[in-house]
Amino acid sequence: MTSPKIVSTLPLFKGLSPEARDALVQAGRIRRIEIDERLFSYGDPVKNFYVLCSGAIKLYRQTPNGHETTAEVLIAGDTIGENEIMQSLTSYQYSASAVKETTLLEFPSSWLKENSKKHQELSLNLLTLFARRLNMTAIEAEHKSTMSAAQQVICFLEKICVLHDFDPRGFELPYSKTLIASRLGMELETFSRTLSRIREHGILVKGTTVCFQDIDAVETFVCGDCSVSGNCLEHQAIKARLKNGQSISVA
Amino acid sequence: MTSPKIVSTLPLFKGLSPEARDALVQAGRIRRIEIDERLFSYGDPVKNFYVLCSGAIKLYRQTPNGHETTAEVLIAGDTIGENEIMQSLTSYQYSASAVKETTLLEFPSSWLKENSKKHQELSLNLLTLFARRLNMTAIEAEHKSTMSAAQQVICFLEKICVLHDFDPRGFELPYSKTLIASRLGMELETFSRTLSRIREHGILVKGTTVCFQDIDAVETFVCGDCSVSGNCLEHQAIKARLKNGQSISVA
DNA sequence: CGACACTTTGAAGACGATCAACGCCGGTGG
DNA sequence: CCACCGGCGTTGATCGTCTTCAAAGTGTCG
Repeated sequence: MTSPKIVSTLPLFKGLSPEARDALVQAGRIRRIEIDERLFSYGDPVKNFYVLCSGAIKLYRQTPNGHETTAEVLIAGDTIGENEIMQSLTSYQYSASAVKETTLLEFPSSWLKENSKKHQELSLNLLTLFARRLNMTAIEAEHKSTMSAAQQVICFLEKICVLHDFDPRGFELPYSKTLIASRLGMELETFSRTLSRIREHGILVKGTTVCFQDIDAVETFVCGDCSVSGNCLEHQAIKARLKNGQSISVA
Repeated sequence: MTSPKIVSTLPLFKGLSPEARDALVQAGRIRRIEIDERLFSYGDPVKNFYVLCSGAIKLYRQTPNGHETTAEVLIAGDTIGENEIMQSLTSYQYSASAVKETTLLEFPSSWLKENSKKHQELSLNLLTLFARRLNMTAIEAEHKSTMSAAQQVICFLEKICVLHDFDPRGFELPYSKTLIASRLGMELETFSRTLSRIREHGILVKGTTVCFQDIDAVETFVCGDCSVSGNCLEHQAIKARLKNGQSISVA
């Protein structure tokens, strides 16, 4: 079986020769998951490491009081389980379910541990990946304290747009509003109301269609309460795309 | 000059022979910082990697609107700059100031990058460290969405208590309330009011003295809204200490 | 003693959560 | 073909919590 084409573009394997990469990927098997199917549950023993090839997986947890919160929605190219494995944890820290029909590469967890010892490049790539993710998580946490719901929603829409390489002048939300609200840590009602109210700040949302109409209005509304102004990659990317009549993708 | 004793206990150097470790540490110089002195500012070029030997450093940022938020307060054993260096960022993502008189080891940033390539153990230790930190950050972010201010404050007090190895039956806050409030992403007034109100939930705070009086009351108040109940190490640790009449430290 | 930083307390206001009702749509079954 | 249902989203009203603004209290240090 030939490996999915996505592996050649994965940052995880950057710096490895195509041969070494293929040899590594050999150890994995392709797995397909239906929508709403669960990959594993919170507390399950950590058996595998996954690389997402297509579709989307949500990571979530629930509190004893019944509240469910979505930590992240992963898409093609993202990986699952590396965190637990690298910490030598024995159980998964989240539940994982498919949000769409999904294919992924499945490796035994020992595979990751051993090969990150064997291949210098792999462990350095992991390190970069963790560092970047840590940064993003920290920034989002900060936003939860310093930004209003509307500002957070806008940030998220920008992120979605860039991550999926959508056209900022009009695109469809890739997930249900319920899921997005949960991902943002707010109630569906709040999210819904917010979507209509950000029209005044340059973003038009109608149904599941989003359209960045006035990026300058967005900027004045959001950036005053964001401490990473110069570095908010997503926002800059969208601005650039709108200026250049679209479609310069971000590194 | 002999290396500070703390380096022998650093998780960062775990698995390295004492000789290799000492050789590595040779490249660093000891630096002392006065209270309120700034180590670097947001946006400064990333010149150094630091290991904290004593004291405390706060990492913070401010929004264009003037709001300042503290991302973390680092203490002995913590490290600074690894995140930027491992992402090959050229400027610091936070400002860093001393909260107490502080000593640290200063390395050129290239030192970390090169040695994490040279020493397998070092990069694996970094990987573990990042993974763990990512987890903690994610959990705190989740708490910001699912927990009330009171619950968050309690979690933080527990964390402080365990991290500094204080006696849960009575200890002094190691930082000013202003700093802690900022670290928790809430207003000083909210924090102050909250401290008096958590008395009803088993924690007595008077001035800067904190005392865990009824850990079961704390548990019923907090754990219903925490999704990591089984894994909330700090809480378990405090419970254990109170049960065993104090002083079993956590791994 | 007075200045200043830090903290507490009070009152008002804003914002998001919660509860409840309704609209919309696709699917199922009679 | 229509009736009914259930999932999803919207809208309205109310409530609690946190922020904000203001003022006063506490402590330390010259």
